Amino acid sequence: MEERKKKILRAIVDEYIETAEPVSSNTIVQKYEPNISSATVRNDMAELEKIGYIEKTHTSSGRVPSAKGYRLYVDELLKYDDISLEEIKYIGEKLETKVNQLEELTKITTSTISEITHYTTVSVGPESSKQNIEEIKFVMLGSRMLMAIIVTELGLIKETIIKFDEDITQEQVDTLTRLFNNKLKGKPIEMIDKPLEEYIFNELHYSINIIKTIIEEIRKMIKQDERIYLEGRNKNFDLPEFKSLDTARNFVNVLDENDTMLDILKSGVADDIQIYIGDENKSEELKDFSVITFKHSVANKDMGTIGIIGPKRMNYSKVISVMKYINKILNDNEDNNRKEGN
Amino acid sequence: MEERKKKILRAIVDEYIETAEPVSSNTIVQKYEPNISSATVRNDMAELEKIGYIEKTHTSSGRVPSAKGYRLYVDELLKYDDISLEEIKYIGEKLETKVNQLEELTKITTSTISEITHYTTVSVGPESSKQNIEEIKFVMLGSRMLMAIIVTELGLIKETIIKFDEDITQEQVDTLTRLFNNKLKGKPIEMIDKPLEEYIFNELHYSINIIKTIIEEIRKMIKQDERIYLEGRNKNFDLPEFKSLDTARNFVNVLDENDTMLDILKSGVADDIQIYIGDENKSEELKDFSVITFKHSVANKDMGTIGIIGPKRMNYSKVISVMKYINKILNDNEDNNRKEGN
DNA sequence: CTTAGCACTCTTTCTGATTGACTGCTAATA
DNA sequence: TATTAGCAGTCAATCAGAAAGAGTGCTAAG
Repeated sequence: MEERKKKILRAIVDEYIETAEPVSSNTIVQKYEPNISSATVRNDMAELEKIGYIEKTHTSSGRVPSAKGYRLYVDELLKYDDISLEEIKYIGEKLETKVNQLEELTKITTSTISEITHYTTVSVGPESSKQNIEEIKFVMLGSRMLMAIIVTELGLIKETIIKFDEDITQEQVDTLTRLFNNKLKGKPIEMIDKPLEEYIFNELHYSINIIKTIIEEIRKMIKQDERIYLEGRNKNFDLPEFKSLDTARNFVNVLDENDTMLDILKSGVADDIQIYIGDENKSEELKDFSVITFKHSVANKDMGTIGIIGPKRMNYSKVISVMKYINKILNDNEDNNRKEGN
Repeated sequence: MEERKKKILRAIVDEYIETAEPVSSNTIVQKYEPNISSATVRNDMAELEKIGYIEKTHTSSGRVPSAKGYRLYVDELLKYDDISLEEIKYIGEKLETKVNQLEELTKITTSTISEITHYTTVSVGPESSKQNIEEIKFVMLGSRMLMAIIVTELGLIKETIIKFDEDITQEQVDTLTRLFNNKLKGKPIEMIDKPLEEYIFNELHYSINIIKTIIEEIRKMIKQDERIYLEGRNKNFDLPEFKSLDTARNFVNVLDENDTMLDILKSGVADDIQIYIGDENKSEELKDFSVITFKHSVANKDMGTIGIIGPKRMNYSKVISVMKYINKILNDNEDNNRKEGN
């Protein structure tokens, strides 16, 4: 495509991202290309429309980027350095805080991104079931209750409370702890399963119910950790596309559908930014929105996925810049931690 | 007030709750009082308006209840038996599930109420800081990390992870466990405080930092447990008052303000249903809504507070009936548990 | 290939007229 | 004295038509 057409397309997308109004040939001349006439712009726009990069809302309206136009824009026309010094400083301060738990870090990262980009941000932590177990502890909290604590090699800590219908003894608990650790050390959490149940029962001789309950509850815990963090739910309400109550309701609804959100977040590829524009989203309900996901990892370890949801005309440049920068900071922090010998 | 006027006021509120449209004298005659003429109703309505129970939206419109009208309605005109057999059955099934943690019960109760009433429902669990400690456990999860577990007399279990900048030994942990338990058994969690820090440091001789960190992290955990459960956020979107985008946005905003919500939930009185209609709410943002809160307790123990948020014309009768019934069920379940010797 | 100029299209906004749902009031009635 | 029928008056909601304005597409000239 000729350079000038590219520039015009880019101007249209930039302008539309800013104003949410169809862009006219005159606007382009005044704000972006003062050295050519509006008629020339019109001619180019007619061609850009013919090949499907822009659209009209009605016969005599200005142009609006099409999904294909946004696609070209993010693929070829965009620079990812749209982040200010203040923002860099702010991110640094936020992520500096020392946190005891991975989950807390996920939470802070989520809210930081939402604050800077002004878009709704969702995230899930790393998938615990794939992580390798470093140690399992059982702590008695009463004659019929214990807490199971799993520490993974990545430093993730999961715990759950287990209640029984019969009494258990400290001796039994010690035996269980030994057996579980023997079998599971270095293995992924998802190994805690039916076969394990049989193995443990064969080694011991007391109540199968206790063993069953323990494994059941741990499995329940794994399921549960698909917790979604959500920040800035109301941010989008200020955008003009939310004038339509249908859009607003649709948006609130889709955010509340845990499964849809999980689906989006989980489909990412490690260390890669994915952009879904409008119809490119799997979910029908998201056809009027764009979603950017980033499955980030630190030192080659999965750290969960972050997703940003905004209108199709979202500020891709800013969002992607912020994501890249945050990933860098997280990796730097991790490196420093390691050097300190932690 | 004459009986007929009361009946008319009640009819106006009932009708308005159902339709969200100003109620005309004709409607009253047709649906509620077939034996009097619309002119008579108009005369009564004029008087009800004069004393402030109903209002007009414009000169020739039907009438709408005023805040004062709703107040009289809930205080004097309402019967609380608005719950069907199906609903009773549904509630029974939902609350029957055995749960390991109090928090899970709060969650289930919240979602059940929201499903039956079709209003947005929020809740907080019991205030853990007031609860008495039955036992504290410290579990080592590494040379610089341990988990603190607090079991309260009410059966609430809180745990947190604590990281240190220096190594600790199992022996130190055992000593700490002994000291903490000696000092705190039977005392409320909020006793974990500065003076305790000094006491423990005087008994031991090693790093004040370890002790400081432990107490700090436990205090952080207590703060954190002011977690709000929210269900049915989008339920209200189907109501006609949400046609106005401002109302909708306002609603989403206020729900996301943790402090406002906590404030509302905490201001309740034990075992009492509180109704805040429109302006009666402390928060300006809630002036177009009504909030009903219920701080429920089981066997005299605080079990947290539930709040329901809806339009001013919310179905008070249904909501209050459901709340009362759920409280009854929870108490019955607790009684049964005690009889079983748990 | 670019540009000026103009006709044409479509949205937006405003106006005025019409309809219909109410009320309040008056005068008649039980 | 309390109720009611009847009617005039008020206001919101809806619709059609007019006018304005923002754009485009096309033609013809540079």
